[in-house]
Amino acid sequence: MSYDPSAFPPFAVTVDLVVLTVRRHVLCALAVRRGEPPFQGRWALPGGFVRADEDLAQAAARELAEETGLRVHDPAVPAQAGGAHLEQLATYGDPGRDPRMRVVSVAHLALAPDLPAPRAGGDASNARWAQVGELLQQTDRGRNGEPVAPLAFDHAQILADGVERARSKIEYSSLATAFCPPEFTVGELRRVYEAVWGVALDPRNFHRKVTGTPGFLVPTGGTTTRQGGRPAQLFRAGGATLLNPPMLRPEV
Amino acid sequence: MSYDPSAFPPFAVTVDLVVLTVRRHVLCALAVRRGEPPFQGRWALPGGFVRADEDLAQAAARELAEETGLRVHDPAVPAQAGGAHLEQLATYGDPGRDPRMRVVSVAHLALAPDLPAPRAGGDASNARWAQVGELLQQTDRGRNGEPVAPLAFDHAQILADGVERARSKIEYSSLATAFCPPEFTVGELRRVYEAVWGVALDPRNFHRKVTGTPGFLVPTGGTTTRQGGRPAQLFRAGGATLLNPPMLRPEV
DNA sequence: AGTGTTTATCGTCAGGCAGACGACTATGAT
DNA sequence: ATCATAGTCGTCTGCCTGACGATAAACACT
Repeated sequence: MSYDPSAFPPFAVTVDLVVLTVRRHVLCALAVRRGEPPFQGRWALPGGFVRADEDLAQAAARELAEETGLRVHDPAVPAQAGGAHLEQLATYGDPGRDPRMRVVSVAHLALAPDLPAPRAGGDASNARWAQVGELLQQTDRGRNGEPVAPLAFDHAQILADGVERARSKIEYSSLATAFCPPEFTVGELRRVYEAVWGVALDPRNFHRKVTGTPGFLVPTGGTTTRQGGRPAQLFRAGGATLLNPPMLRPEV
Repeated sequence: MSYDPSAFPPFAVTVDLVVLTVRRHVLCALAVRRGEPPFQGRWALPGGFVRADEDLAQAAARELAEETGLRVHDPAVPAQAGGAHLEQLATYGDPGRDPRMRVVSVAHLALAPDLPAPRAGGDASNARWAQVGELLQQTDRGRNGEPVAPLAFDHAQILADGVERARSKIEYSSLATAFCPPEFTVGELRRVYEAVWGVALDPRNFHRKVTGTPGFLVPTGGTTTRQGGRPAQLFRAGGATLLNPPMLRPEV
């Protein structure tokens, strides 16, 4: 209960980012290659120290901009063009999660449309969009023969938590539109759900659901044929943020 | 990106607890009186520093035991008698949220049955169960006349976030049973929902819903009449943790 | 003992929504 | 012209919810 400044152990506080996007119908996460030990040469989630005068959300937004050039979507401005969604995910503070010192990491979840090419401080070869399935597969083996995820530190756990958050949150919110460009078709939105959930959805029932939910989608009047086939209506994200009743995720 | 130990600003890391229970059909939270500045004499959420060798969840469980004597429910043991539910809520790290130094607080949410009497390190007069509605009412006035919640620091925000988490989570999980003693009736469980949501639920539809969801409730064979009226069956919490389809929270 | 009150539990019925799927439309490719 | 692709509109059936009637089993009175 005491705040005696001499009585608390000092911690380093970082923000780590789970940046998700959908590329070629597959859910992908931003990974950066570590340039120094520990885990040198291994892939990790982007992140960095929180500065002394900085809010946690500010630090996350700054790191996101540094790594991707993405601006964060202002929650007060719905359907803002090109912005990413950013929210706090969870905090990881195991002693020993970083072998050098006590680091508490406040993980954030960012959802972005496909547009941007990755850049890690100008060095693109050290950043990439990796398929989430690959990053979470436990293919490597540790020195004791135990399966080891290809991500450094506890970042596989953080990524898994972020993916699970995204999967559950698009059920009951309009968050899936954060994966889409400012204007998109119902089919494009459906393919976002299919990529994030890893299932196939019935196009007719999906269309009925999203167009029948007031405030979810706003037609822009335009059409596009960029997916081939019959031209589709273009929509913007509407003001509604909560989906009630929710979109049901199929079993298994 | 660098972890040079001389290059990061030191933070104090604390855990704060939103401990909720239902007393006399009202949602209550544990509050402790501050014994020192700042906010001396004001009510605050219980909490304390994370120790150097301690996990965040361990620190939260330790603080919970110190303040209430409650043991934490092991998630691997469903329907454990008398244990509290504990989960991480969110992390609050505004510079300036503590006027003396940079403190990052990892808030946790605990749900407990009514049984325990509060105790703050043995001094019961400095801890109490306060109605959530009172704690969140903005009754006081600051020196500029602006409304001020009766809780110190940003604890009103933390409490509001914790209550909202509890309200939404009992919709789609069996978490409401964490507010109940090991054996409880359908009516007692219904009064938990009514207290947390602040609404009245139809006893017949509620009964149909909870008894018709497989794995949610397990009859113990006993009955009780402690609520008056016709004797009610006693149940334990079943193994199911997810409620599908969810319990619907009435509008408004 | 009877009557009223309280709480628990079972049933019924109508409306809404989701899953399954048929049918039709509008484009580009061969 | 024909096919493949994708979008859009309808229909039907089954499940679940909300509203609410009815019955059951206790206690508190008189």
